[in-house]
Amino acid sequence: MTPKEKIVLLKEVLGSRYPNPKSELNYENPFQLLIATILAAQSTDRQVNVITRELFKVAPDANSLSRMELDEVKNLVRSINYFNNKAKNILEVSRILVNEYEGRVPDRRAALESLPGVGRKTANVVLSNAFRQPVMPVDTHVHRVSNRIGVVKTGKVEETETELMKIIPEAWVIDFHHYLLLHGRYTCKAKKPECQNCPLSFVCDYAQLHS
DNA sequence: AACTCGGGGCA
DNA sequence: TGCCCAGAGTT
Repeated sequence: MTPKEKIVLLKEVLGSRYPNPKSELNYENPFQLLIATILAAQSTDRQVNVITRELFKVAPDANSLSRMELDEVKNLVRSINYFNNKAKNILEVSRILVNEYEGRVPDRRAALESLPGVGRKTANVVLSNAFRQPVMPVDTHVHRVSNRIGVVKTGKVEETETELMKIIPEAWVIDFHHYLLLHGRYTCKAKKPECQNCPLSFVCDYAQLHS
């Protein structure tokens, strides 16, 4: 089975396993998507959802967040990983957006990655989700799952990103990010992958090797 | 390439 | 208790 054929199968199988892949982290508002994604680094979606629900009541846009005190922001995000750094980062981000981008989220990679706390993955989430640009966000889950199944054979995440974009239709990028992410988180885990519960094991290079 | 950051969920 | 996590930044 070719990588492209596996992609078609993945969409079908994981699509039914993880219905409604559009998680609560996907906000219609680009600002809220950006902030939520910064907060999400090395944290769980549930942690982030609890925090953003309260945070965006107080600060739904860049202008309102930029006027908050650091201690106030810290208190709102205190239950998340690296909350000291992240509070500082999202406050700084909001002030940069207000001062340099008229309060809006930029739609260019260089501008996004220059923001504190925004790396390549977060930038790609914003570009693909909010601005519909054809870029694939690749984190450790997407990287690991893609390689185990055998849709790519790459050593570095950057390679995975470009290789996946060659075989995934642009319109599928956002859904695939969530499919591979959720599958990596809950089934195709780094340490103890549950191949016996995996609906893809029959086409998976890793499962064939470890069964 | 290796290290730091570091709260909270879960076994 | 110990292990590990929807990355990014620094050295």
